[in-house]
Formats: sequence, structure tokens, C-alpha cells
Amino acid sequence: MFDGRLIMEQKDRVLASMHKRNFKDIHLIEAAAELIERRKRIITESETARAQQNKRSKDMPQVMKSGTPEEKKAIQEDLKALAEQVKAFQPRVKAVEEELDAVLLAIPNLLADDAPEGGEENAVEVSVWGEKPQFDFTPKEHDDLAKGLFDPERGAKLAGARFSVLWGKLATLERVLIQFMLDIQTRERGYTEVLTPLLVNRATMTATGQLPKFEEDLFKTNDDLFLIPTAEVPVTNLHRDEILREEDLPRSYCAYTPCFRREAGSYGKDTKGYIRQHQFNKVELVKFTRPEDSDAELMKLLRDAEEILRRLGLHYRVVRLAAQDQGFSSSKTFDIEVWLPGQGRYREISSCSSFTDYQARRGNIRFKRAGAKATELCHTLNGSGLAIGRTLIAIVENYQRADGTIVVPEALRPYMGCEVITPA
RNA sequence: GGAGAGAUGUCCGAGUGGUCGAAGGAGCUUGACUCGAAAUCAAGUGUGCUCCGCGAGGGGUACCUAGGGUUCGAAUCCCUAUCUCUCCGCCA
Repeated sequence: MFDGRLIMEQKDRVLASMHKRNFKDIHLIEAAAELIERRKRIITESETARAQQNKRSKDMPQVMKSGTPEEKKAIQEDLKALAEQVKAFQPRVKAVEEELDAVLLAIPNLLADDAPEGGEENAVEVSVWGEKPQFDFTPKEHDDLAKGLFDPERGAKLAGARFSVLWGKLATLERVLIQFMLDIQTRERGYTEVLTPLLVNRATMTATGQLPKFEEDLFKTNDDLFLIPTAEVPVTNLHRDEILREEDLPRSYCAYTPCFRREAGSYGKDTKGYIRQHQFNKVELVKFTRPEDSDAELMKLLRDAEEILRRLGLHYRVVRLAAQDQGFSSSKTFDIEVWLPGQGRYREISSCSSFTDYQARRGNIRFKRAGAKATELCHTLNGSGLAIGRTLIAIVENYQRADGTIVVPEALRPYMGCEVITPA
């Protein structure tokens, strides 16, 4: 949720950020400012009325016990009138607060000051690791190459378009990648593994920003539960409405979950292959930090995600997303793009973001500094570490040989129990 | 799914219509004692909104799971939801 105070105190800065983001509903900023003022006025009036009522109420017990009949009658009438006044304010207060909430929920996070200008094409390359592998034959795309083990037709039969079935060693590879990634993050990089529900309620979806604005992207059940589109949702919500201790920060969690996305609005995009599925597996990294640590922790998190690709020997680059390409709740985002030789292009395999206090404000995730009285909002961060399906694609395309077999990367051989995958 | 019990502050726990932001205890902070620690003693210790003040701070208001209701007045009475526990049923 956007910080109303920031709108009141630094409106120009907020407006500049929204323009940079190309936020269409920019009028919401003015609307919020107006609602905040109106809310203050109503609250002041309402509380003044309340104070009068409370004050007069204090006399009630004694008057009723030892007052004259006239005094009793007077106080009863007074209080009745005051009560009516107070009650008249209630719907007004509620209405303005609901209206303000709705507006603040519809405003995206403030961009980091150094966010690059522009849209998707303006992403800035930050670093590159490894080199494009050379082939003495024309490399194939993963779906072509893994034919026989990769089975979108049966996925469609079972569930519909954008669902797939994996067979044999390819299924094993997917499973093994999950374990491989979790092992590195938990054993070497200090993350605590969590296993969470895959269905969550409305409050949980709202805190991380999927609701109320993006309901059409989610799969929903009849019980008003939603299938998670990423583990970010349940994991970030672990500490919703909690006050953490400063010495416990940063907290670093990793979680494997399947992710479910309706991909509304992406019809016709990546319809072929295993790139864009309604259901896919992902290992997610999530951190809770002090505000002053979030930038440094984001860089560490990014490096933790990169480490997986390095171990797998997969060439990749890191890009900083430009303002208009960033997610609604994100302040700063880096994407990791892996090289896919079959497709001859880089594809996003991880997205690492700082949400500053935006999700924390929605979810009321706070911490208390040692010795301090007041609580402060945490910063939340997350990133894929990594998307499993796309990692599988990258391995298939990068480790293919002329005869159509796929070499298993060195680091995965102990897990796989074989050195080569031979599609049937 | 059926029957019953419950949800109070960081934690435990008292409180059945006004004087309750809420007894008591634990924890934590500060001070005293101590070479130091423990023990002991003393004081302090929730959150949000809002107003006043340069500030230290002060005033008001709300919050006893959540949302409604009764009442001049609700932690306390009523309704609904959620969650927890016990018994029965079902079940991987």
C-alpha cells in the first residue's frame, strides 16, 4: 500500500515517480491527498463529539444513584442527544476510510530514484557471466529436442492449453533441479527452507499486491481461496501482522512451490514449448530486512540466484528493469536472463526485487529496533532462485549434442545418477 | 459433517454493563546492591489515528480474534464469521 504521508509531504516526488512509471491513473495521487484531508477533518469532528459523550457519561453513575429526578432526566436526555451525534459520524468515517484505502491500494510503489527511464526495451545490462556455447550443428529448441519426454499434448488432454506432462529422465531432471537449488540456498547461503500452503486467502493475496487489482491473473476456488502465483505470496505473509526483533533481521527464507498463473492477456505469446505454463515449479528466495539494509541484501539475493546458473555452467546476463517495465509493488528489479541457443535469445529465468516498505505496509510487517520505543516497517525482497521449468529448458538447449542427446551438467550428476539424457 | 468449550497486551492469566488500556505474574529496560553475575529491591514497559508544541512532551480518540447489533454507556449481553481445543463420524 502506498504511504499516504509521502503523498502529503512530497507530492512532487511522488508525481514524478508515477510519470516515470507511466502510471495511467495518476489522478489517484490528487484523489488520495484530498481524501486524506477530508478524513482528518471528519475524524477530528467525530472524536470531539466522542470526547463530549465520554465526559458526560462519567457523571451518569453518581447522578443515577444520588441525583434529583430533574438531574436524572437532564443527563439522560443529554446523553441520548450526544449518542445520536456520535452515531451520525460513524458511517461518514467508515466511508472515507474505505475510499482512501481503495485509492492507496491502487497506487503502485514509488520507484527507486535511479530506476532507468523507459519501457521493456530500455532495460540496462548490468553484468554478463560465461559465454554463448558454440555448436558445430544448428541447435534445436527444447520442445523439438526433448520430443518424447516433453508432452504438451497430454497436458492439454488432462487440463488444457499451457499444461504439460514430463516423462522419464526429463521429469527426474525437473525434480532434481528443485532439490539442487534448495540444497545450495539452505546449506551454503544461509536460507531457511519453508513449505507453505499453495492455496491462500484474500488477505494474504492483498498484502503482497496481487489483490485487489490483479484478480483476473489468479486461479480461484469456490471457497474464496486462490492458488498462489508464486511462493512470494505465502512466504512474505508469514510475518504479516507481526513485530520482528531487530536482531532477527535480515530473515532469509527459501521455498519450493508450484506456481499457478492464468496468463490472462498473454494469449498467443509463447504458446509453443515449456516457457509459459499455467502451472510451473519455482524455488523462491524471500528476505525481510531493515530499511537501510535492503539495497545490499537485494544484491546478495541476486548473487545467490546467479550462483545456481554458475554451478550449472549456463551463460546468462543480468539486467536492471526500466521504470515502466517494473512490477506494481516493486521499487527496484533485476532480471536474470539465461541464454537459450535453440531460440537464439536470452530469456528471463529470475526476477529479483526490492519492495521497500510497500508490501510491509499492506501486510503490517514491522520490527522494533533494540532499545527503541517505536516500531518501523520492514523492507521485503524476493527473487526466483530459480524458475525450474526455464532452468530445465536452458539445460536442454545448452547441453544438447548433434545426436539429439543431452549431457547432464556436472553438478547434477550425483543427483541424476546418469550423465546423459536420451529422448526417446 | 454432528455435539460442546474457548479466543484478553511480548507471553501466561484475572476480569459478566459505567470508576477497565484493562488486576496479578513472567519477560524486557533502567537504577540500587555486587569485583562481576545470580538473587533481591525500586521504577518503567502495547499499538494506531488525531490535535497542540521548534522540541522534550502533552491532550483527545480507538483497539480485549474479526464484522454487525442491543444500550446513554460493551472486554463484559446478542448475532455472524474465522481459528483453537474435546468427543463422535469420515478419511490419506
